[in-house]
Amino acid sequence: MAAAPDLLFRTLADPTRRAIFERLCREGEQTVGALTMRSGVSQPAVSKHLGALKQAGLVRDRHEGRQTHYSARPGALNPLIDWTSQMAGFWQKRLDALDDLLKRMDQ
Amino acid sequence: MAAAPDLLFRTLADPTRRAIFERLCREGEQTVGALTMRSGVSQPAVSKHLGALKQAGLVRDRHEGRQTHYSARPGALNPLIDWTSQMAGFWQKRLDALDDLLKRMDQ
DNA sequence: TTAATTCATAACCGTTGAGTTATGGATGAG
DNA sequence: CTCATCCATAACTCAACGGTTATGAATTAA
Repeated sequence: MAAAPDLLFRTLADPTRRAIFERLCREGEQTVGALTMRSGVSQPAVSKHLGALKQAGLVRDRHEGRQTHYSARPGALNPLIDWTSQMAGFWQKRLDALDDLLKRMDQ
Repeated sequence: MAAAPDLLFRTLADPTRRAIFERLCREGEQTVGALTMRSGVSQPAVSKHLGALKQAGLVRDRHEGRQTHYSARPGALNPLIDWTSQMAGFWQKRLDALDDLLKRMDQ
């Protein structure tokens, strides 16, 4: 089994964490403090979520003085896109096979 | 926040469950017994996973005698595709805005 | 230097969830 | 009818995880 989709799915499964990632995608780079503001959870919780996102390769961090700026890395979503395409592909393949069979029976 | 991606991410986050879904995509309809065979877990565990997949709309079941056949419903992956596209879209949008800004500064 | 701010880590707690065994209902076989 | 098979549900256990408060390291301000 592919390891990349696994970590991505696990990381994005949590709503709070996914919301943080979404904000970074929508609005670009943010400090931990800014993210904590409207996250609904405490600052340590946000830091832990950011750590998880970073480990999954979904965000990068940039230190500037005593602030840490986080930004999304959308390229990290590629394994997810690949996985879904593959699943859809399998489906289509089997549909085509069925189509072939029906056509052959039709003759 | 959209509720559809949430359930999908949560449901697909578990490796065992995702493996079952993958098998159904690859090989088409399967009985619970057949799925249990190579799943590595007990039959009740498989039944629970199938229940979760069904509740997420990822599979459908068809009763035939004392067997239950499950099959994947790849259309259920659409919200996931939409979500990833949206995230990538936000990213692209901000890139474009930056591009515009640079072009205007260039004059 | 002292005080305040920003973030990360540690330690802990409660909940969630994936796994198990046990069991029962429904269907098919003999 | 009786027995075996297939699946789902119940009840339980245990680990993982998301949240909290407490604390400390690093940086900026006074």
